[in-house]
Amino acid sequence: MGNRGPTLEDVAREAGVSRATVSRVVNGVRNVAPEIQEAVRAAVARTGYAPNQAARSLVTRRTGAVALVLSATGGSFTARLFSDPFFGRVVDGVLPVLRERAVQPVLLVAESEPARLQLVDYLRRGGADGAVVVPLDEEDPLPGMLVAAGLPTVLFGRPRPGVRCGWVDLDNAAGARLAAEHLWASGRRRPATIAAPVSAPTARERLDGFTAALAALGAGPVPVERGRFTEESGRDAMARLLDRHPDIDAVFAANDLMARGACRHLAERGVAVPGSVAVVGFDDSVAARDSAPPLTTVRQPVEEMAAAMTGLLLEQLDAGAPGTGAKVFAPVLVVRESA
Amino acid sequence: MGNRGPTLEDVAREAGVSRATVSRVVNGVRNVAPEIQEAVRAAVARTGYAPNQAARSLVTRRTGAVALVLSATGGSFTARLFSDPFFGRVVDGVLPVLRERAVQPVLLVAESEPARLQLVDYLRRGGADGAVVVPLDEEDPLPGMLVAAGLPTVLFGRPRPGVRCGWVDLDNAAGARLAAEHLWASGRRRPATIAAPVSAPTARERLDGFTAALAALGAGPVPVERGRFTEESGRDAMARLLDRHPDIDAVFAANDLMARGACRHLAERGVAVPGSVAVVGFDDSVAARDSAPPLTTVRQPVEEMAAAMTGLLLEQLDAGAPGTGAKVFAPVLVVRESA
DNA sequence: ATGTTTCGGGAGAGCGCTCTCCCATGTGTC
DNA sequence: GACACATGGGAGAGCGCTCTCCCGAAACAT
Repeated sequence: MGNRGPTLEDVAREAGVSRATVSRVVNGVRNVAPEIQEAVRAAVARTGYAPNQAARSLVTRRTGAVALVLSATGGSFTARLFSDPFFGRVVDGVLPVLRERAVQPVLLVAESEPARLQLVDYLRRGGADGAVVVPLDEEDPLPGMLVAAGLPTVLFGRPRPGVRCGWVDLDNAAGARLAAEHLWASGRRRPATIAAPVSAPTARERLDGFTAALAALGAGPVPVERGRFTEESGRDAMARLLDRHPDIDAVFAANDLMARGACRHLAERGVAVPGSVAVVGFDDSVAARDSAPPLTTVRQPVEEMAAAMTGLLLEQLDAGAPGTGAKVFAPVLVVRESA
Repeated sequence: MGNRGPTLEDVAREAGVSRATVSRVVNGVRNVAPEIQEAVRAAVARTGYAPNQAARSLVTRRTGAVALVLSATGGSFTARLFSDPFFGRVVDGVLPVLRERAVQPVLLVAESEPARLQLVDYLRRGGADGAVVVPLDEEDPLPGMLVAAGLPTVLFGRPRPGVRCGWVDLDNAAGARLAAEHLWASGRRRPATIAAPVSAPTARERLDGFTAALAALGAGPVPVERGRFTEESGRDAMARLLDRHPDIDAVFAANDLMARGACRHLAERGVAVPGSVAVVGFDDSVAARDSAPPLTTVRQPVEEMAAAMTGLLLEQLDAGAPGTGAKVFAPVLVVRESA
């Protein structure tokens, strides 16, 4: 706006000192006599001075803001964004870390391709010093775009191959092991699994982790069917599983939605859950709690991961260059009624 | 970051023209020969130039960004923020308007008092050109702070007295009238209402609108009990209502939560809804759809209001000064099962 | 052929700030 | 008393951009 407020010059005149001195007082004070500091502070208050961030950024090359980017390639994004508590948990993890460092958190949503371009442009121009990115789809091009633009970036989840940036992720294999051990401990000896497309690294880890853990426990070969992370595909996979292996007594699905689909199919077939077949999901999404029965599932420590992600970004900013630091987190088993 | 990319100067050298010409091409082109434009564009592409927003803002006094501020004074804010679809609807209304004008939307959350101060500071320094604010509490001090800082501001909901800024709001009286007429039309002749604290202007409008509409229809005096917008208080108010006026056949609550509380109490007392007593809520929040039975309620055209709010802000920005334009919207009755 | 307008493009002055010099004082040492 | 040496604070050079001038050349009118 044209609201040209008072400038350093004005405050300096008011306080009877030089511009440089006011600047020293306003920022980290270095070698300024206490009485002068007082005079300057008084002048600042009197004039209602607020530093011009543009001018400051021009010389410091810093904005003092960090972007929290929520990106998705699918449609009706905001509806999902503001109904899945997952994002709230991310925000809850990110905010305190930023606040503590007096860095302004700025939420950016990229709900479409044009939005994504505009967003990258904004950040390239210097809209924020770095970005903490939560991509909702594995194929989201945004992380790659940001990294290519030279922006310090940290992802929630592993980056696609070729994209060099920081990230945090869940130890998916460990999560699958938790599920396997829980099922085994509760006496299930013929478990199967509903995996997801091989293209998703996350899904492969969960599958491999599950079979490896069961092998270690002494189980035989584990029947596997693939879904596409949707409830419908989980339902279909369950049907195939049951047709081919009528004796299975447990199912581990690579996400909650598919687990829910599996439950639905089991209910349709009149198979008791967890009586005859136990079901374990993954993610602890809303779907898990709302299912019938409520799903036993593997939960990510989202707040912790988000906080760590933010920490990694701040490290990059302190270092003055994009980095590739990463952290892997341990999952937690949430036992509800389905297993 | 220290990523000092190419500057106008570099591009100018590359293209064999002056800084000014490159600037002309990069921004709205004015009087530049087509072949030179082409040369400049090629140079931009070759160098990977991105304008430095700080430098640009320093002279234009514009950032090209608008803040969408979500503010609340209560605790556990983000949990609420990311589970109530209301905010998703606001965002859905705001984004398209901003995108169309190539203005970068920036979401800011103010979940605590320190956060609020930091946010105002950020905006005063020139973090964005203006703010579209969604205060969740009537007593939220943030709008006042922003207006006092001279920032172009538009509120969702009427500002508190003394705060001069733009706003959009729902015609609450009209909404209450919709409820009254619906109840009357369905044969209810002894309606009561659960109002909210007199301090909330919104609530007063709903109460007055309801009683006025009923008076116009020829109804007798309307029993009134007050709640505090919570489910529990709605339940208690319903209990008092029923104790004092056992013959009532309809209840209009000033929000969905209280309506739900009322339903719960009616169920506890074994009173059929809507059989014996019809219940109408207000807001069409999640609570309305999830209630048993699903609530008939008065809905705000949130997306439309958010879009209008954004339009008002852009008008202020075009005018170059904060303004006080406002718009009032007509509510919509959503008939479900409770009335 | 000269004067007048139009149009394209360059020069250069800032925007408000930070930060590196550098100078003017004090303070300590022999 | 002469020297070194902290220490506080001012001067001024940019940071990268926009935008107002201004000038040269081409197009038109006289």
